[in-house]
Amino acid sequence: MNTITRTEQKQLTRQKLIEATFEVIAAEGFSGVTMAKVAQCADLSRGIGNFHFQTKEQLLLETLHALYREFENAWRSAIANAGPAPIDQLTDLIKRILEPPIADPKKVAVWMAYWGETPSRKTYMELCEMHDREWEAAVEKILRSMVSVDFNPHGMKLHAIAESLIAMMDGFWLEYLLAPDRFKPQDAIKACFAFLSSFFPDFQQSDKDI
Amino acid sequence: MNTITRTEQKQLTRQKLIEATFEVIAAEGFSGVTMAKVAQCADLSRGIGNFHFQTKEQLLLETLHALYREFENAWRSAIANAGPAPIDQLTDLIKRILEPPIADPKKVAVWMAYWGETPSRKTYMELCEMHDREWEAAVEKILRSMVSVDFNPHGMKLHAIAESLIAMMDGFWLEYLLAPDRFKPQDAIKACFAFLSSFFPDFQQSDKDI
Amino acid sequence: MNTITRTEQKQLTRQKLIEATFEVIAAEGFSGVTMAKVAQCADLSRGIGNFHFQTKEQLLLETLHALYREFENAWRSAIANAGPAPIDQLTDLIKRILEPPIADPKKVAVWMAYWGETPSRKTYMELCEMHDREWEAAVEKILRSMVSVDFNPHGMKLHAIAESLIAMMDGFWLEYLLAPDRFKPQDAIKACFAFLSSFFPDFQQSDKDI
Amino acid sequence: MNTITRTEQKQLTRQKLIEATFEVIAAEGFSGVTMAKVAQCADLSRGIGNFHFQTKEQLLLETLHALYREFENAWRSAIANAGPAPIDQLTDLIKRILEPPIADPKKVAVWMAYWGETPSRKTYMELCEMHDREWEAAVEKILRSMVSVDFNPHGMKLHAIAESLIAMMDGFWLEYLLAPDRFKPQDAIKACFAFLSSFFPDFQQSDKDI
DNA sequence: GATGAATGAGCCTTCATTCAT
DNA sequence: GATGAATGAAGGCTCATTCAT
Repeated sequence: MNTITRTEQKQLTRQKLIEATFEVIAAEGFSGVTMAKVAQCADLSRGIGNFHFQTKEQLLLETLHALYREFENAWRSAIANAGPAPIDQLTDLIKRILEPPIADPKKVAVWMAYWGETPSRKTYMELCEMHDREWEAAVEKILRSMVSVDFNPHGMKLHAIAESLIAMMDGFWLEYLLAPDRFKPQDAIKACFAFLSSFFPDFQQSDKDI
Repeated sequence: MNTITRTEQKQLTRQKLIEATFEVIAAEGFSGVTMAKVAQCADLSRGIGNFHFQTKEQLLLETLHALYREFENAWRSAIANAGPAPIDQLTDLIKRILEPPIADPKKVAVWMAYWGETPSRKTYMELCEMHDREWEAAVEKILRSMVSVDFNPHGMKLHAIAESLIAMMDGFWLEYLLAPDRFKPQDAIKACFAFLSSFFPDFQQSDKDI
Repeated sequence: MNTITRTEQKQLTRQKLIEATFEVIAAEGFSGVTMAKVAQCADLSRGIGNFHFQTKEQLLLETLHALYREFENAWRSAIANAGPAPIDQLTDLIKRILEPPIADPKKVAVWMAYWGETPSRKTYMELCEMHDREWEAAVEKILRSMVSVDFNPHGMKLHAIAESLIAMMDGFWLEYLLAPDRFKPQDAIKACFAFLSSFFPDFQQSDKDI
Repeated sequence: MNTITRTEQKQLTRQKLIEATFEVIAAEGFSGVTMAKVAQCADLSRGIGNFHFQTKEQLLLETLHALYREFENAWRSAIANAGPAPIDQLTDLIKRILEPPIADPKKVAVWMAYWGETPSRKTYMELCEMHDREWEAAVEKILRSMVSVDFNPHGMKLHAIAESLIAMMDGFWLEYLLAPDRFKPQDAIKACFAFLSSFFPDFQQSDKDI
């Protein structure tokens, strides 16, 4: 019991530091992150960050891990809770990705901050690729269950359609970030449906549901 | 004559520094930029960056300016050279944005690097918004010339469609960055056309042209 | 009985810490000593060093004490066990100092580490002077018993001869440290005898004994 | 001319930093060395040390280099200036090593500080071995020129005698450091001569000269 | 105009020390 | 007594910026 409390406390502190890192990135950008600021934001002392994560880089990496984990949980649960119909799964997935709390200004800002550093950091790149693969596979799997084998409208393979849908959602996040006042989740969702409707006629009808 | 040479020399050095900044960002990310690296990359002396741009921030800002200027030139010339038909203008615009040299791994990496810092820097935000406004207006203008006034398919206004198209193209850039091997300009262009075809029937046919 | 066990336990832990300090100095030099490394080397917990010795400085000082104590025991027992003849005492003393386990690479390294810090630390200096005085007095006492009062060969007083012998032995330790492969205890001992033989003819003969 | 001045200035600053490092080691020991203290001692700004030597370790290493260089110059010039007679060369050599400015409390303290760290630092060890090899060879060469080939008194080879003489001088330095008030250069020199006199009868006479 | 040595603020990191458990 | 998480001071190092040459 004594031991458990200590271990729990440690986990709690780590969690606080990761959340503080998130907040600092959101507020000051990637280049504005300082171990001191993180500690202060977490209401802890100077050395604690290095104590728990050894290096700043490690702390940043674990924060990115946490971000991906949350994102993955979101889409997995959206699919799991949407019922068996693929069209419902896809609909719910899109909504989940493009509405709060996933599409949230702070969160998107942090995503962007990491992505901006990704091409020049191997560790980020690898993490990113790993998660993207799973994410893309999940989307493609739903699409595949909606059509016959030799489906190829607009000369695009299913794979490319999935990629494009993902690109579109990422693009809306970016828009959310760079022009938050012009961005409306409803329109973003509609646009995704419109895109899909040119491949899958069923989506024509679902437009009203939004 | 002597004076002219001096002024030209000055401009040349400034240009070299901006290009070097671009290269360093592409190679090492935004957080990897130092005045020393930029100077070295430009094959110039240490203090030269501050000499010409006063501060690092100023150099970074002017580099972003140059980036936007190039981008704007690209889409303006695409529209200008496409002929009078809106559909041709839009087609060429999309191709211009999603093909080299505009959609280039290095260039996109630099865009991302700036965007990652944008939400936390007012100057970047303002610059970004200003350019985006013009860019969005140009796209919307073309779309508007293609349809009647009360156009409202999928419950989306023309404005939102333009935004969505832009978001889509930005999303493909992002994809280009994070998964360069899976990204194919052809598919990205097709996807944009597919998206537009669900609003503008004319695009159905243009699919073959790509 | 319980109390005794506790006290013993405490002594044991202190001893382990001192030994660990010794090991860490030998392995990483004086500047490489940290409380954490010492604790880890002793297979104990982080805070234990300060718990038993209050400060790092105190732990280092007590380790030096232990080192001197061991050294003193060595030469005292060498003298005590050598029989009554001064020449035998001196012979055994020299051998004891210049052969393992006293002349041991690790041990000498630790001596050097402390000596390197000695001139800038009053506490070490005092400890060092105190022990050296006794050590020098013991050597001088043996020498004195070997000669008549007005002994003054080479213009050197007995006192200076004792000092020189000690310096010589210290010098061999140093050599052991800086050129361990070239150092041979046998030669070092012979050299000491050669030095003494130029003051005390008796040593001429003892050369063969080594 | 302009360039020369700049280069000279740079060399001067480097020199000042090395001397300051020397002073700080002498005053506060190896573990008391701080880049800030060195800079302050040299009357320069904080970052200058790293600017010229990259790392603290590098600065310490170059300081050791300078120390060895000075030492080597001392014994080489002593030999060169002593005339052709080996006994004169050896005599002058010993005097040079055991008298100021070479045998100087500060300088010896710095030597000791480095030696204390030597066993745990490969770079120091290598530097040390390299110089020692030359130093020992020079001493041995003089000794060799004083005797016939099959010289082997006290069962010691010439090589071992040279080593022993060096060990003796090192030991006196150590004594100088740990018991400066008891150390007298005159006695140290006499002791060396006494040691040598037991191998080389010629040294018997030279005792008076000191 | 250009250079690069010098400055000094600020950051990451280490580490002795404390103290709640 | 022992543990190890937490603290906070201090050090090495980087880097934007300045300025004498």
